[in-house]
Parts: sequence; C-alpha cells; structure tokens
Amino acid sequence: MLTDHQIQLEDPEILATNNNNLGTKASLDNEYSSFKMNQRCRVCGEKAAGFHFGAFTCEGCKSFFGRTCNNLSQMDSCKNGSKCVINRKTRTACKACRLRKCLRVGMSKGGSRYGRRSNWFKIHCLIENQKGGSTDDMPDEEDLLEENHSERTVSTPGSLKSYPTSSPHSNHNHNHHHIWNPSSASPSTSPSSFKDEKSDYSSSSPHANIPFINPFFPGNPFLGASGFHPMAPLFPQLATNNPDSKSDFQSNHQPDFLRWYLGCQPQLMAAAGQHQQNQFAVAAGPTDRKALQSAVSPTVSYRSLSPSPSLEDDQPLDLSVSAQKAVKGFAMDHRRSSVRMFQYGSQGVSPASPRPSDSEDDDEMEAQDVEEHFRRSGMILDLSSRK
Amino acid sequence: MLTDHQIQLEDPEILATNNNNLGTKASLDNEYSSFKMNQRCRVCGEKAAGFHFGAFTCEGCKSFFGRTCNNLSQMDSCKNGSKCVINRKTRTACKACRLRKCLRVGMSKGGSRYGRRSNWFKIHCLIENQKGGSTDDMPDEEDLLEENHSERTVSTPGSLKSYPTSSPHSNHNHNHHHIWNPSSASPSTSPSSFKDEKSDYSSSSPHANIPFINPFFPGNPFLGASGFHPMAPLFPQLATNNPDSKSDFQSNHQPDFLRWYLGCQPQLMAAAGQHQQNQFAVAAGPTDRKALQSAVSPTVSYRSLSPSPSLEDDQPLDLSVSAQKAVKGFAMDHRRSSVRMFQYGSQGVSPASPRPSDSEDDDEMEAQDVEEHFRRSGMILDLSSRK
DNA sequence: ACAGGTCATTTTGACCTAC
DNA sequence: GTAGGTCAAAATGACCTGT
Ligand SMILES: [Zn+2]
Ligand SMILES: [Zn+2]
Ligand SMILES: [Zn+2]
Ligand SMILES: [Zn+2]
Repeated sequence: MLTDHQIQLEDPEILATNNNNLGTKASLDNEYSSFKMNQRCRVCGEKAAGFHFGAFTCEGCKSFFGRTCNNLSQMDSCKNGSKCVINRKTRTACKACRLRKCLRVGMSKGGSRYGRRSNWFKIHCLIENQKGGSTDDMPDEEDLLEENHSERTVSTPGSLKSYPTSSPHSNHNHNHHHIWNPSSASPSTSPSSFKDEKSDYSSSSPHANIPFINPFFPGNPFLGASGFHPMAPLFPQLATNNPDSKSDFQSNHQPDFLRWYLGCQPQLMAAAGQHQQNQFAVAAGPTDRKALQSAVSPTVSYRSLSPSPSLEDDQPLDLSVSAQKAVKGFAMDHRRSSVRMFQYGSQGVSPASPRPSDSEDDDEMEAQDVEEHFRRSGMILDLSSRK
Repeated sequence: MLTDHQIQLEDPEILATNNNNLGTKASLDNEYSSFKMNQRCRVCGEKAAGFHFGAFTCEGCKSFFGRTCNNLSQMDSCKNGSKCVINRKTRTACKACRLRKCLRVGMSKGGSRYGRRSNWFKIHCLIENQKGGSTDDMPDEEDLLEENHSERTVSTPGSLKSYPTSSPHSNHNHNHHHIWNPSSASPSTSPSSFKDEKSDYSSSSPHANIPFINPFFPGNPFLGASGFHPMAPLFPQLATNNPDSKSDFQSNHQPDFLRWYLGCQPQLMAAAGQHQQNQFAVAAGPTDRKALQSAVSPTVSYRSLSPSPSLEDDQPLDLSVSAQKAVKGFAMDHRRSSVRMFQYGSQGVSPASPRPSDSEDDDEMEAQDVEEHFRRSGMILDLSSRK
C-alpha cells in the first residue's frame, strides 16, 4: 500500500479508495475531476456550470433557484398536475415544476462552501455516480444528442467498481424517515416499519442515549432525490493524519462506512457515542472545522483534538459543541460539502451564516430547551427521556 | 307574427328567430348582444375582449396569435406531448400548445371585418352557443371562480331552445373531409365513409355538376374546433327585403338551413345550382357584398340583383363572379363574418386583401386553370370532369 | 369594432465580481 | 469555485390608434 507523501501534505481529511489507485487522495481527486467535468444539470440536463445551491446545475437553473426559492409562497402551482417534464427546452415552461425539481435534487440556500470540495463530498459524488444516479425524468435523449459527446466519454464508467455499492442488505427505496434508534421511537417519527426492513443495521447501537440530529427528519430539504443521507457520518478516526488510523479505517471501517453511507448507520451511532451528553455531534475535517469555527458564535466552546499537525494526530477529531453555550445544534452537510448549521434562535431553526464576534444575547437557551426544540422539529430522535 | 318595422329599416340580411321573439332581427341582435357580452376567450377562458382573428379571445391571446401565427415554422414544439392545458394561468407556459389551441378554435389572419357582425355570424354564434360549445380543456373551474359571476348570469341559458339543434340526423363528429357530392368523389378527398354516415343529406343534390369551393378542404384553417362549417350556405331568398321571401324562409327553409348549418348541406347544393358554370358561388348580404366589391379586383364582373331597395327586392341576391375575369375564386366566411377571398395569383392561393382599382394584369387565368388550382389545393370538389 | 402598433413590465440566463 | 449582481434580450398583455 502506497504511502504517498502527498497524503501527509494534503488536507488530512479521510481518503478515498478504488481499485486502480487504492486509498490515495490523488486517485480520488482524479476520479472526481473527470466526474465533475462531465456533470449535467440535475434539474434540466444541460451541461452543468458547477455545484450550485447543493446540486450540479446549469447557469439558468442556478439563477432560477436563486431567484425563486425565496418566494416559494407566491409561486403559483402547476396546472398540469405537477407532472411537467423538466429539461433544457421545457425548463422555462412551468416554474412550479422547475422549482419542485430543484428542491427534489437537493437545492437549498445557505451553507455553501466557496473553497475546495471536501473529500467526503467527492466520495459522495463518486458513490452516487456509481449507483447510477436517480432515474428521474432527467435529460431528454434529444438534449443529450445535441451536446458534445466527446466530453461525456471522459467519464470512466466502472472505474469505481471497487466501491461496495451493494451490501448484503441492499437498500433501495429506503424511507426518508428511517429510525435508526433501536431503543425507543419517537411518536412523531415513523413507526417500526423500517426496523422490520433494516433492523440488522439499526438494532446494534450501543449508544442509544445520545441525542443526535436526525438527518432524516421530516422535511429535511437536503435529502437527495434518492433519499440519500445528506450528512456525513461520524468517523473520528478518519480525521487524522495518523497512518495507522487511516489504514485501520480502510481495512476495518471502510466497508461499514460505505454500507452506512448507502443507507445504513451502525457506525454512526458508535461514533456518536464518543460525544458527551448535552452535545450535538459533529464530524468534520480541518477545512470544515475552520468553516465551523467562523460560522459558530464565539460563545460556542468546542474542542479540537485533531488533526492539526501541531496537535495529537492520533487522537480522534472532536468538534463537539457544548450545548450550554452552543449555537445550539448543527451538523455537517458533507453532501453539500459545507458547514450546515441548524441554528436555534428567535427565528426558529434556520441555516446559520458566518457572523463576526457579536451576539452574546442568544445563548441563554438551556440544553434541554434546545433539544426539545429540535425534537419538536423532528430533527432529533427521541432516544431517551432524559431530564 | 310580428311585422316589426325595424325589419324594414335594418340591414336586410336574413333574420334569426327564436321562441321569444320569432323571426325578428331585434331578437337576434338582443340575443347576440347578451351572448357577446359574456363571451370568454376561446383559447384560455379569460373574459373575451372581442372577436379577434376569427374567434372570441382575450387581449393576450389576440396579441399572442398576431405575433406567432406568422412564424409557425420556428415555433418549437411542445415537450409535454402536446397535451398542455391552456387556461388563463397556463397560457404562457407552452407556446406550441397555445398556438395549437388558437388554430383549433379557428383563429387565422386575414379576411377580417371591421364593421358590424353579419346576421349569419350572429346566428352562427347563437347556434354554436346553444349546442354547448366545444367541450375542450377550456376554462378551469379555478379560473372561472376568480371571475365576476354576476356577468356570467347575464347570459340567458336555454333562450335559444327553439333552434332545431338536433335534427333527425344529429351529426356529431362529422368528418372535416365530408363529401357532399353524391355523384362522384374526388380521389384526393375522403372516400365514401361519410356517404355511409350522412348519405341522407348529400345524395339529393340536383346540381352535382357545379364546381364549388369545398369548405371542408383538407387543411382549411377556418374549420372550427367542432368541425363546424365555416362558410355560410347559399340562401339567396334570405338576402332580400321582400317579406314574403323572409317568411318563406322562416316557414320552409329555416329548418333545412339549420340542419345544414349543423353539418348537412342539402340546401347548399340547391342554392349553388342557381349559379352558372365557370362561376364560383358566393352568398352575401349587402354588407358582405360591399366588402366583396372592394376586395375583388375591378376586373371582376359580378351581378347584384338585390337587395338594395332600389333594386328588385324579390330577386335573389347573386354575387356570383365570372371566372373569366374574376379574382378566380372566393367564398364568404360568415363564421368569421368577413369576406374571405381565396385569390389566385402568382403567390398561389392566399386570402385577398382589399385593393384599389389597379392590376389589370392578373386576369389572364382561364377558368379551368383556376378551377384546377383549387382542385389541386383540395379546395374544390371534383364533381365532374367538365371540359 | 377589430388589426396592428406601442411600451411598461416580467422573465431569462450569460457574464462578471466579490469572497 | 460558487453566490449574487448585472443587464441585454425575449415575451407578454393592457392600452391606443387607424380604419
Ligand atoms: Zn438546468
Ligand atoms: Zn408543471
Ligand atoms: Zn385568452
Ligand atoms: Zn405543450
């Protein structure tokens, strides 16, 4: 196994792996680069201009969403039964269906990252790509025929075959309201239906008492079209430069991670268990940690044990935030490769935006109040009736 | 039966009749007035602004058609299977479907009348109205609910019950390519399918040898959504001020006319028989005759025996045009209440526009050449192989 | 009384800039 | 490398005018 020195110099976030160049970040970047160059707009199928508002989109759909997602209320509904096909030629026909498509592919405002994509994000993209993507009413054949075919062949089909996309428990059509808490189900969340289907992966958690933002909370706008989990799991051992930790992940945890990432979350609970109570779990690499640091109020206390080279590299990253003075609750949206904050304030739960060192006035919220709010919002699994 | 003196003073075109005020033009005008005030756009269902391009439409659809009907070719087709519902809210969504709807309700350019509506037109409207109109994907319930209901109640439902809309041979879904010539069917026109269905009304013509512009010619853009005949029939006895002629019509011919107007044409052939060979039949009241006079080249010779008061009121109107020096062929489009000329020139068949006393140079066309052109265009039934 | 013109308003997306 | 701003171009329809 290569010990490419680049690994030491690169962003110490976790590494991707494939058969061709197992475990190197270079391979990940290479794969992602070709992937990115051939992306099409997830809304209309035109050649994508970039990753905008949480999805690869063209300039038009980017501008459209940026304009219209603010005034959802005054958007007149579709008169064709909300069944309009959205492609490059028809995207201007029905604004309602176009916006619906935007939301369906995961677009939303806030929490954007301007810098490089995180490795989590790249992995996510490649896995999703290998899964075949959503089989929506996406680009017309007509549209594709009019585009440059030579570009599309750059994409290396099957180059990611090594990714264990089909675990023993393949999980298509997994419910958005999965309950991955084995001990007690909140009445507001879905009943035991999922438990019957996926009990193998949700019944073995040893940390059922830890509150955690449920990424599948009802109405989560960041759930992808496939119901894919928008939040990266907690894998502290990945957020380190310690080679042993990385190889440990690759040999022992990567399959579990991938299985989780494809819809199952056994490791997530275990990772969440490393966090204390009254804390909302967060996992991030140094880039995300920096964004987190600037996004979160200075009153928020957080500990960072790694992976800065000057710190203990062999310690798991811990960016957990004390709920007593925290911005209350947040989670990383690695699918969007951004710090996505769920900030509790007088305006209710809303995505947080970076702010300077002000506002000492909104940290009187008690931990249980914060928790209760998230619970009422369906964002927290009601794992236990603490306090 | 009333002998309202208004009849004498009014336009001497034929009279309409209903139960309430049988046979008076006042009743027709009254009925038509309330009908017109409550018309909705035939395209989108919005309150109609008037009769534009051959159909009652709103301002928007009027402007839209005026803009787009010229560049049909560069109109991109619908991407929803041409099934878009067109109403006030969705009319801007799919231009292709909107234009298709416009054409379907009979809109077209040219041949418009600026003055009063003819009585034929009013009768047409009232009959169509009584028939219930086309049951298209017309105005949404939602749209109608948002409009002023008080206006709509002005319309007197059932006020035209006296019109014999359902003749013994009710004719729904009559084919656009009807053959109403019993003797010989053109190979280019439809086969004997219609004859099987409607032979009662197409087999009794005593004037099978007279060429006549077939209003059902393939591609006739003036055929309404219901396939309704766009051209008014020939009823010379109606174009007179002679009271006897009018009462004769009311008692003897009106039922036949209405039956014809609803899709059968026995009387049409009889009327056409009054015209000489090498002439293309025309029927018109004095208003239409005036328009005809200004539209047709001065080289066209026509005879007008009536109904000017200074002329023989008891003679049937004859505006037939000699094909030798005629603009070649034309017919009245009473449905559009306009003189609709099918003018033969170097540009081919096109709607004629009024022109001054010039152009002595385009009357070299022989009668049979004109006829042949129309026949090739599918506009003339190939009744016989004269010459 | 309608065809055609006018033009303010709306919608759009390619392009640019700030971060 | 993306969010947001810019702005020219296109589409729309209420209103006006000539006939
Ligand atoms: Zn797009
Ligand atoms: Zn729609
Ligand atoms: Zn309309
Ligand atoms: Zn359409």
